[in-house]
Amino acid sequence: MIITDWPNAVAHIDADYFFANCELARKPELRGKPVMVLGKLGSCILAKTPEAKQAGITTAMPLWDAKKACPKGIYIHGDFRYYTILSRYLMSLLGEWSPVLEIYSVDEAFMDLKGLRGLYRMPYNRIADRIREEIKNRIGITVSVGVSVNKTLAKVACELNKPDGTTMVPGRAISDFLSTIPVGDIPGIGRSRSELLFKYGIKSAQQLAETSQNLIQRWFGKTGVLLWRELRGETSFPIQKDSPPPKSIARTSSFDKPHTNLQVVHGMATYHLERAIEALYRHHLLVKEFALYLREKSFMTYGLKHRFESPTNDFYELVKALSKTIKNMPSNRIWRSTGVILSHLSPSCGQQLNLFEDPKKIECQDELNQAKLDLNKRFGRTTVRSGATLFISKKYTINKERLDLPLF
DNA sequence: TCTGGGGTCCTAGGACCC
DNA sequence: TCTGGGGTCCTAGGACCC
Repeated sequence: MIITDWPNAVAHIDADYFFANCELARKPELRGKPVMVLGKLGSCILAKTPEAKQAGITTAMPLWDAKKACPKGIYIHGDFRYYTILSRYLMSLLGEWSPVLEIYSVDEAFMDLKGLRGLYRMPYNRIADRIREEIKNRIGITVSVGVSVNKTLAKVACELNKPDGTTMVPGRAISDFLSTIPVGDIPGIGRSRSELLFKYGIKSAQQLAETSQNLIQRWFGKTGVLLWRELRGETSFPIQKDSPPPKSIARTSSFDKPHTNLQVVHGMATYHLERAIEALYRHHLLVKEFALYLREKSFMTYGLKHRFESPTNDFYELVKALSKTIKNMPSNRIWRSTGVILSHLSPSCGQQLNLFEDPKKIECQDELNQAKLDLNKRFGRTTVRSGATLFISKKYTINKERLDLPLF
């Protein structure tokens, strides 16, 4: 266990009920009301204000249950482009406070505070408060901040005074702090690990921190030991400034209701493939393995795979792979969702050509793909698109705006 | 809590080789 | 024909996160 207060200083900044908070930022008249943001097809709750939480609403609750629990609630279809813009604004403001910032998710970041006391001439807790105030004033949303000696402890601390609060856990306070935290509240300890720990009578985070390393290794392997070290005040997970390129790209969604029409499955999967290719280009990546993702009404899930001979980002090659894969689908099933997953990704610069590929042809394909993406960026995602998506007719989609498709 | 749409990492075990 | 011991690579699936 460490004995000094600030061998390192890490802040975890977490936007409170982010999507719902974004809605309050542009519709202040909704403040104080139970506001909920819904997923793509309005099927479940993605975010809720404290007032909705009080009414018994939980995240991922299906819409019909939510309406029973909170009939007078305000239900809003998620506007994810808007949330992304606010997220970028939030991160850029945080970046002004410290150059060492890790963007952890759309609504969370870690910041290295070490050395900033001298720079700003104020203690860490004051810096945290100032950050919260600035975000509230300039973006109109509230965030909570936890400050401790590493990422895990800062993250756990952040949860304690939500919303709109600062929580400090200096080195000497770690033990007392952890004795008040249930093991299940530690990031990295989910349901199954909690259950195992409970069997051994380990209920608080402090008890876990005092368990022998050998036991931790046996129960949870390498990652468990890294986490255990963080609970003891050491640093296993340094702040990572630059986010690495993705290892897989998935684009999926549920249908408005389960159905059996293969052309619609094909159309939806093609639509998602086009979205996935956009991401592939954005990250300058090539894909070696394509999977058609399918989920039955019963939640039975399939990933039908196709391997490319050499990594590609070519639209037509991917569309062909999808068409081929569709033919291997189990028949006579009722489908609930579909999409695509691109994996085994590699950087597109310095692409290795195999002996049979014509560099000129690849160059032409690339220009064509790029032109398609540029047109769609300027005039809307579906300006140039695969004919297969024509099969997603109005009959199968309830909300045109959500899909962003010109439906007929 | 009968269930969105994304992701990551680790591990066990099979295939294959010398 | 039967049998070692050691190594690597790959994949499926579990557990976890927001």
